Amino acid sequence: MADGSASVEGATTVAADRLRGFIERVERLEEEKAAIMNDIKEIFAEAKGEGYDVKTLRQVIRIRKMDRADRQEQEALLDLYLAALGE
Amino acid sequence: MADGSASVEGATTVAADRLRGFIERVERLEEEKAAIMNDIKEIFAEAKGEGYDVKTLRQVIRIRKMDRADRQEQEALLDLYLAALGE
Amino acid sequence: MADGSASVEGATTVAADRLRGFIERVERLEEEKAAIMNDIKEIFAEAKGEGYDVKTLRQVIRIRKMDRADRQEQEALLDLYLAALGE
Amino acid sequence: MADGSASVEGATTVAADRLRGFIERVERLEEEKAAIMNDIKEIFAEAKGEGYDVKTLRQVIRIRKMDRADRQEQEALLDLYLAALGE
DNA sequence: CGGCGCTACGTCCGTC
DNA sequence: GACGGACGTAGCGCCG
Repeated sequence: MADGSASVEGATTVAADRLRGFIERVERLEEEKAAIMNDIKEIFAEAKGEGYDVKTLRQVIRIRKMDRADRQEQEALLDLYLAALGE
Repeated sequence: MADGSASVEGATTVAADRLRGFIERVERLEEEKAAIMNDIKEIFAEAKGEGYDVKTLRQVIRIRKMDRADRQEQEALLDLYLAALGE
Repeated sequence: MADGSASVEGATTVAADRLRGFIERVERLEEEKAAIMNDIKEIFAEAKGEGYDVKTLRQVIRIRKMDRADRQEQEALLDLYLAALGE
Repeated sequence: MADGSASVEGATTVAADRLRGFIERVERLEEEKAAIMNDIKEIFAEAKGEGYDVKTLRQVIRIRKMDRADRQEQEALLDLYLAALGE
């Protein structure tokens, strides 16, 4: 390979390595994600141990999230209207 | 079959007919659903033809829907709290 | 306004009514759609209650749908060929 | 309150703070989770940009995960046997 | 084991 | 016309 050309096997190896790279990066991130999900579970368990109702906690969190989403939507809508008036 | 018993083939046929029934009922409903989705698309096209911005229309509808959902969630949460207090 | 022209406010009102009309028509259709989806759910629940596997039923329906789509493509292709042959 | 006892309001405040703590910890973790999910999306987008089929990549990852789970089960079983044999 | 909530997939729309 | 982004729907796993 002194001529700098890649053999077919070389190209295949490179592609395989590339593929492996993508997959392993994703798998690593999924591990992190799983760890975080586990942390969340533990917090709920802790709260439950202090007498809080987990279902209600989840609902509160969901509503706060929806409120944030609503607010963002409202702002996006406002932007749309403003843009429409500015034309 | 004067004794009223069903042959094995008969039972299989019945089951197959039942299966076919479920599937065709669902397929019929999915056709109706597709027709409705098409109607919706046409309304948006009509609105667009009159100069309305479809994206904004969709956003308005989504927000109204989220508001309704939020309200329902809020009520569900209230019920939870009331139930918690009633224990 | 004896000339029949609408005031600016009138025009705005008309536009708002028109807008409201579009939105409510869409919302009405989405309700119908939701009702149909609910009907479908109930059929699957009924089937499940008789021992059928819902996931498999869904697969069957999906496959039949794809077959139908394929068939339509075939027919479209046939039409194309026939048209190319001068009918 | 020189005696160190908490007033009813104090207790309520403490509980509210505790509640707020749980909720904010979860919300923080959910943000991290969302960030990681976004990273994963980006990797898939990158792979797609190089011609890989994302759906297939996901399948590969899922299969590897199942294999890992199987292997862990095997190891757990092995441990069980070894323990049964008195180490 | 049944329901519920979350994730992932397919589809549609706007963009370049 | 392909691309990416957003939405709605379907599948899956956890919790009760």
